Amino acid sequence: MATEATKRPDYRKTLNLPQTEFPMKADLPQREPARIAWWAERRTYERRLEANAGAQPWILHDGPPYANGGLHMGHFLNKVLKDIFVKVHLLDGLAARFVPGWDMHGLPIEIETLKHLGVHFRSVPPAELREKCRERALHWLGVQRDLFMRMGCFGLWETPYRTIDPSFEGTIVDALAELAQQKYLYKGLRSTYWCPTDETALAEAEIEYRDHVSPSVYVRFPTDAAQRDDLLARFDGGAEEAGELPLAVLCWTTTPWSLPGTVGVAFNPAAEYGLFRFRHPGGGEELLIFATALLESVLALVPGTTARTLATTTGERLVGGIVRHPFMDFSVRLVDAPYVELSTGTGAVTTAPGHGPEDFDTGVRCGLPIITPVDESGRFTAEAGPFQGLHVLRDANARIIEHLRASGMLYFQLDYEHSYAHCWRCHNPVIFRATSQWFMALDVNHLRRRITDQVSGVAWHPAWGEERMRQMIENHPDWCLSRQRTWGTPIPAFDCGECGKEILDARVARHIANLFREHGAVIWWTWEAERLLPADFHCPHCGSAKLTKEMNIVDIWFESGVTHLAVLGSRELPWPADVYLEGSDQYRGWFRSNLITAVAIKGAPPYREVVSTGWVVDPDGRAMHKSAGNYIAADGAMNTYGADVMRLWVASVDYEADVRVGTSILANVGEVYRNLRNRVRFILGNLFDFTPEAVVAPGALQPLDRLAVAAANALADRCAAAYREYRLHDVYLALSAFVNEDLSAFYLDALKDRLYSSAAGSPQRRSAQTALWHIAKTLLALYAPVLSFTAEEAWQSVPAALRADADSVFFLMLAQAHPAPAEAELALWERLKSLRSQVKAQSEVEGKDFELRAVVRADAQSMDALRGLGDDLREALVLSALELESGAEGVQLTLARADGAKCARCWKYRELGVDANYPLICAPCAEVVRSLEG
RNA sequence: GGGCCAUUAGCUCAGGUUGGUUAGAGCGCACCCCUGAUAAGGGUGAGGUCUGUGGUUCGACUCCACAAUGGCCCA
Repeated sequence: MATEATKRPDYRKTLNLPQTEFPMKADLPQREPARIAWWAERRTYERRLEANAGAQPWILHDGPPYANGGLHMGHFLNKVLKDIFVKVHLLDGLAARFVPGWDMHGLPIEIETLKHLGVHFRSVPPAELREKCRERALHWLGVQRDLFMRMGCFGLWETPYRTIDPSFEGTIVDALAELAQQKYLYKGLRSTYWCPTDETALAEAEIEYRDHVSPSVYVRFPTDAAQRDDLLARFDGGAEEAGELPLAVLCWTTTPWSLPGTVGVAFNPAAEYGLFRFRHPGGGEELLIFATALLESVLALVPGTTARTLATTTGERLVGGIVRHPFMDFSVRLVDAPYVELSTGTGAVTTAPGHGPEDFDTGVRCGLPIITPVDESGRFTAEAGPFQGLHVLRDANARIIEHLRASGMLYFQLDYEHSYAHCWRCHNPVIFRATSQWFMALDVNHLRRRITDQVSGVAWHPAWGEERMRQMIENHPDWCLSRQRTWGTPIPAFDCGECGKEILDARVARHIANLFREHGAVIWWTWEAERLLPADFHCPHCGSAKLTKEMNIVDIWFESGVTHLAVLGSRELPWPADVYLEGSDQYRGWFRSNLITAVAIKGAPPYREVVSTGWVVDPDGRAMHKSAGNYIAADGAMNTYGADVMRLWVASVDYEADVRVGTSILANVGEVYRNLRNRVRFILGNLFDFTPEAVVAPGALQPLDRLAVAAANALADRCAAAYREYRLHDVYLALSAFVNEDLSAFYLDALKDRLYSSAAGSPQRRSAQTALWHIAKTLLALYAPVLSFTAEEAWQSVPAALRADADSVFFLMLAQAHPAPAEAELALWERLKSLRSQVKAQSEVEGKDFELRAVVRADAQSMDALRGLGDDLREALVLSALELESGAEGVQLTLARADGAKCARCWKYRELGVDANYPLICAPCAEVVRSLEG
């Protein structure tokens, strides 16, 4: 049956409908890897760098990731943010050279390697262990580099900086030389975190706190007759009631193993202490001294115990007293310490200067002997008397408690759960030991003040970073630089065999730095001291030539702390860097270490700006942990969603605060991605027959197209400014709003009639295409830093003749040169969008778009602008007809049914059949069709 | 335990430099339209005690204090 419809000519074929190779479906996980190879083959990044070579450099100095594992979402956020800003400045025409780096020495790699080898580190020759560590670190570097490239990150991946390179090791030692020359380095006894498992001193940064159950003990520190009389005299009265009962100070500690090193008992000087006459359930009696405030809690330990307060005194008055050690053969002094709390225990705290930083400080201040009867492996030395050989974290507590109980010195014991310092790598509890270590002093040459003075000269994003950093510097103790391990860079220090003094000489250090550059730092282990030293060098203290190497390596935080010296300072990579960008944990880490070494050595900060990012957390805002099951690996996520969706996620969140990520969040971002992709797809589809020759001069553009170009330019300006100020999320919002509200819901919708139904080569269609081509370049340049894969794919789908002068999207300019968009044009654009919204809202009831005509009444102010649009006003509102009339105030819109009938080709309501050969279409369409048929 | 940061619709975020009518957008959701952007596009709508509690004020989501939850750093 032949219906009316089938008899009608199919005018669809006479329209200029969109055509493009750029697919709607992204297939990112499949397509992205090929694009990485494509960029690499064409040296896209390098060539754009070369093109920008004459321009000002813009350097984001890469904070080195640690080369010992796969990458998580935190790495993704970090490196992609860096990449986005590098690309922003690359597209902005600057020489944005990005040299990636890796932190490759250090305990974690050494431990992993040893675990891999299944041996204890003392049993492997150092040179051999170092070689294995090097292999291990290089393995992880390769894994990580491939993943960073998979993320779409641009950088000089073939020539990264590596802290294990001989040249880098030389820089580290040169930095030490410089610091030594300026007298920053000293060797001192220090209460240091010590990991008995790994047998090394640890930096603060290597400590993590975990819940730990310790035996807390209440221990009697007894007195002899003279000590007893002295202490009793420190109380007001009560002595007569004391009778002949034995007297002890009741102390509290959660580390019984520290008792052999305990040489003092600390009291809070301001607190009240009591002399208590205790009567035990068994009937025995004794005198105990401890804080009055804790009497009840002590009594509650043993039911049936009673006590009478005979007298009180202050902590201050007890200071200077002497008691006996509960089992060691020395006496113990009563001292004051402000940190003694009265919330738990007895207010009388055992003080072992060798085993805690506070105890150490108290010991130094009060002149206590500083003893450390514990060796590197955590075992008691002969100094601990009967406990020699016991391991402080294994059997020592139990044996000491047993001994206390047997000797009657133990009052009570219970388990105490608290957070306790653990080693960051082996996760075992750590102890404190007073050991001899190399330090960098922060108060020599007023360094601390000079650093804090410089902090305000840096631009911090977010702004609170400035205060955060200031505090970090102010609260930074002297920097413990030495480590007793193998996988690192040696501290070039020697000990004199004659006078026993340690020597860290700047000239020697520079000499050794040069040897390291030539032979690698391994020679510290394989060469004799004489061969390492300059030929004429003797002990500066006694003139002896008998010098031996010290076997300390430098803290890896110092190594990464001098990356600015190793990497920056050339013509292409000037010092200082423009910006550092890292997670907010780096205020205490890399931001700080670099600041300290830079101000000490160069006298200025190594960065002009610092951007800090939040933490990646799960959808509930909780920290991600492999053990918690909410961990997302970067490669897995990229293989599921594609790197570009993940990159868009980076732009979609407020990265300065903590950012959440999870499957539903990424699915959400995926929707926005499709949106951004399809807008570009539609534009490209309408450029299929556009050529450079067809470009319309700016002055010849139709009014609506001129406004669209102005709007796009305004967007480019806004986004470029936001990008340059690291306001990535503002770019995301502005781009989303523009492609949705300005383009899809307004301009592109309005343009369809002109694009589809005008003659292909007509001036009005070429005008529209010229605007679209401008918008396409604008959008793709703005997309490229974030949606690098998609922008490139889209660019390659642009007709080849159009993109002849740029074989990659990364040769575009972030914001094309253009005159500043006129306020009046932008205002008119907004006015049109608002009128179009009114039409849409009313057309719900009045009728579909082209079924309507409108009367627009405008006041004198608006009239000129609207009249200047000519027929584009009708087009912008997607109506079939429009009249413009003078009105009283503002702009008013009245809709009515359009006259005429629906043109079968362009769908506007027109007079049909003016050309008798084409009864179903309007006159302009008839003309187009006739020319196509002719 | 201390310092800093965050907390606005189911999700991601705006917002208001100096507190003032019905707190916005996108995605998702529901419904409708289109079928010449079509595994697309357009419209309409539902959805929020702006973490909580006090306080300042004529008036606070916006200022102050405290608290809760979470995060980072430190102990």
